[in-house]
Amino acid sequence: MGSLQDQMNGWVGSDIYDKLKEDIISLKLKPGQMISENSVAGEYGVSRTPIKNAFLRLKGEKYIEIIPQKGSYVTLLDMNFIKDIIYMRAVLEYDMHCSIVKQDLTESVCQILEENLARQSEVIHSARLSPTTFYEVDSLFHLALFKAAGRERMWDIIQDCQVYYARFRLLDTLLTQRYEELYSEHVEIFNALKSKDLPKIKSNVFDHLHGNLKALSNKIENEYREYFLK
Amino acid sequence: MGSLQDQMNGWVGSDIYDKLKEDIISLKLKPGQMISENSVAGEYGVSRTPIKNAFLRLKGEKYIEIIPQKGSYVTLLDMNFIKDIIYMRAVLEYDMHCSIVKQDLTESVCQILEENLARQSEVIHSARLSPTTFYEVDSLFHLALFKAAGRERMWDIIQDCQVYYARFRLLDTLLTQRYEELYSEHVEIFNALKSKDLPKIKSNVFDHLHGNLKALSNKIENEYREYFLK
DNA sequence: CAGTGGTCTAGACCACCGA
DNA sequence: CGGTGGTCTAGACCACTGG
Repeated sequence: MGSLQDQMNGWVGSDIYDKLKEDIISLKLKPGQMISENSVAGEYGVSRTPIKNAFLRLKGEKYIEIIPQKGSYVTLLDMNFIKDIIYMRAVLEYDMHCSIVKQDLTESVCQILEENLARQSEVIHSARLSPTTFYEVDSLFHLALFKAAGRERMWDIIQDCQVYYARFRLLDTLLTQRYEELYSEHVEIFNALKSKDLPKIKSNVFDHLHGNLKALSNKIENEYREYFLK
Repeated sequence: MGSLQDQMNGWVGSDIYDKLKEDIISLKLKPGQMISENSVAGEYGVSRTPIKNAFLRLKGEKYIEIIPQKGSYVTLLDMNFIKDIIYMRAVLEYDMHCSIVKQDLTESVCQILEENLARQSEVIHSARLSPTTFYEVDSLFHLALFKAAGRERMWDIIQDCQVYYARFRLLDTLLTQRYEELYSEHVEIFNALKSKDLPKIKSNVFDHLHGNLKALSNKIENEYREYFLK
């Protein structure tokens, strides 16, 4: 079962990036913990260049914070940012639904959403279920809504600001494993959209995006307090 | 008058980054034009490393596009992105106004906005009027609205997305100098907010943010067509 | 003071692209 | 095929941080 990397120690930069990211998401590297370029370079037996590369990517995605001449640290999650991003997404996503309702839900969009829901269900019940795999299908569902409103570029833009939130989402799915609930919330949103019930869509969208917050709040207040800022 | 760099050819990475960015903004490097790492490295007499660094920064700010194994190119302005960002801002800003109206416009917020409007008027009529100085006061006006709604972090997030929009804004301020119009639109928004007239706020906000688009559309259709995508 | 990241050199080999 | 960017090495010196 050993991969080429295991056998030959043939680490390349993107492997190291993947490994570090995985260790951060899975909390093997704890928020607040320091990681230095030199020590990681030593561990993997490579020069500083590929490590620097990996660190810059992780920094761009807010997984680590690099403080010049001091050190690099796994970032703490910032609840204030997370709340505002979630709210922002809810406002924009609700607006997309309004647009879709105004211009009628086309057959092709309906089909895309239905196929995506089927894939979500499939992923949930498959062996390769993981926070990452579900996250991908989940994202495609929301992207489809922006596309349906003719605003697919807005999704790209949101993705760029999502960096803090993406980390939160992965931690959330890892801890709460609310796949079934998320799936049924998606189904509810889709049904509300089909029936053009805007007030219901609004409450569904806001509940859906704020759901993770509620599901996590207990754990945050207790065992995961140390991973959050303030 | 020669700087140290001129005399000693002591270019460092950030100088090169600044120079390239300036050349792109001032259209010395034309949108669509190719620039290669090796040729730039040769021009400045440095190795590829600092050039690569500068290129990655420019890529992050959407000034250039790097196509692997092919080349790096000055980006064309993408009208679709610009429109979606403007729309996104309008949706979010209108939502902020709704929040403010719901929770009542406090005396302190009112005062901040009034003071800001006074400063806008002052800046417009002062000797130091420039796109940059007006942009700063303008930004503070919009930031104040987000703060009033308790969502100041959302403004930070939006600022992050503005990379797509920065090139457009620079071209815009260069070509249209609509300071007076912008100021009076701000006053109108403030008055509508005070009278809690949501429909009026909505139309004002959308008109205000789409104003630049209209003001520029003629020039885009004609002499600047070549700088835009599609 | 030792350790950190910031920066840079002067090479190297690779995969891919287009003429 | 030559040119491009992708990646990496094995050094180097710097400025800054904190004990």
